[in-house]
Amino acid sequence: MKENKFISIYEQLVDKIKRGDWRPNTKLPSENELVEQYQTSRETIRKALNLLSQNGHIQKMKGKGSFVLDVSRFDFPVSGLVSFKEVAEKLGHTSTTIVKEFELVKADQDLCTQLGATKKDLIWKVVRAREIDGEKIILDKDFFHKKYVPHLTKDICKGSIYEYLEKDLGLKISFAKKEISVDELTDEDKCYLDLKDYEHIVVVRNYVYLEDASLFQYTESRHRLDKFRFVDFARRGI
Amino acid sequence: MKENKFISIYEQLVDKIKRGDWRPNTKLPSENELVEQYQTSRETIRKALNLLSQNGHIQKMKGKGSFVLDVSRFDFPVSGLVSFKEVAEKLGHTSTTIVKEFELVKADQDLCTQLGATKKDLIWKVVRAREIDGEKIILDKDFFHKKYVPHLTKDICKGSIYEYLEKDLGLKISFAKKEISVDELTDEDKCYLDLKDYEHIVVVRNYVYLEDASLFQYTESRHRLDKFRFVDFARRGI
DNA sequence: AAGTGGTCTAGACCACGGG
DNA sequence: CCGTGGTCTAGACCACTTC
Repeated sequence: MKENKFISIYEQLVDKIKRGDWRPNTKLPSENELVEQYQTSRETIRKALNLLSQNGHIQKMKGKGSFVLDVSRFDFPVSGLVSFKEVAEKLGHTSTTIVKEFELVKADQDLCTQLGATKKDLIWKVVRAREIDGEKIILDKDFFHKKYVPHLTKDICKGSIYEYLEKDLGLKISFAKKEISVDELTDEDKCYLDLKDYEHIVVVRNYVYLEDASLFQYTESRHRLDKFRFVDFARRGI
Repeated sequence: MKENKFISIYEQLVDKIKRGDWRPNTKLPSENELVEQYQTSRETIRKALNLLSQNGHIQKMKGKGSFVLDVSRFDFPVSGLVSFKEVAEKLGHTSTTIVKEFELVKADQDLCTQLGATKKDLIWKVVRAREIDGEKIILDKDFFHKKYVPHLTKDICKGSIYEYLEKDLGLKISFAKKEISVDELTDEDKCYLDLKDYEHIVVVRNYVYLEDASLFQYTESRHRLDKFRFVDFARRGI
């Protein structure tokens, strides 16, 4: 497995931090020292350090040095989002997926706007309920362009569609837009989920784009109010 | 105003895209051509292009080139979050801020954990209701360490505390952690907001860190369910 | 003055895409 | 094959912090 040098160095540095070789709030070796240690150029070291910084592991300070951040304060994975399902699985709760709908449909008006499709396009529609500790609390509705995903089975949907797309089909996701809002319940929600007597539901709409900037997937993830949690870690950019 | 070369080039390129000199889905000049045009080195051009990519303006494809993305599909500012207040103001709705509480308090147990403070620390507590089109729909609770913000007035709180901290005090924010969840109403919510008959409220908790990685601000932004909206745009990283 | 990270340069080689 | 973006190098100068 060939890997870029700066990524390899980045991973080695993350390891050192995680193992505690470098404690929080202490200073890392200077860039020039790291150049010596890893027998590479300064720009390569800097790429690795920038990765560490972007991912919340260190804080760089001009004139002073790079310092290890106390990640224990960021109680969960320092970047991206954490869905309740992921948290539940990390904490060892049982989690099952029930495929409620699985079919190939023609794009209707709504889907056309969401997916940027035309009326003749064929779209995979997958509706799955997520049950955690015996309660069905998340409803995931996925829509894919068939032209990007020619083959799909119910069995794949029981597992991780995401893994199938990335690992088996080799589709490369380049960016995604997320929208979070709170909507009123639909009949579908009431039918497929255990909702207690809540009248609203948290909706996460996800628009996923491929490397060539084409929109290929629209996902709607509907979470019961009390079980919703979203974490976001952001560094300041320009 | 002295500026880095790669940032200056980045801004010129953004301008060209926004003005339509380069249309969506067309190819940008190659990196080597840009090196010629801007009389600089390739690494500098690459830094500028990476900024464009991170901010969702272009898509780089190995072996092919850099392509202008159709940002009109990302209906709102392509990065970061968009609160209802910001959207409302963009659309020209009236928006006022009412300072409900403004005081210097000793950190209680709850604040100690949220702000990483000790019991002796003095903390600014500011509670503000946001009224949009005549309805009070957002309650912002802000807490700052006094040691970072020695002086604060009610007048500042009526405007933008954020601007005061960054522009006037020169505090440099380096990163922030956000947590979104849905909570039950508190008496405070009921007292300060126009809540119709909703029983829940969307809570955005914001932990803000300075350049030296010290936690200096904790903000709780409480949004009426029907007026909450959060947008997030993310590129894939390592 | 010495050490730190931030920027910039000029040049090299690579992997990928398309003719 | 050539042009593309991705990585890597060695060296330079700057701005900032600390002594």
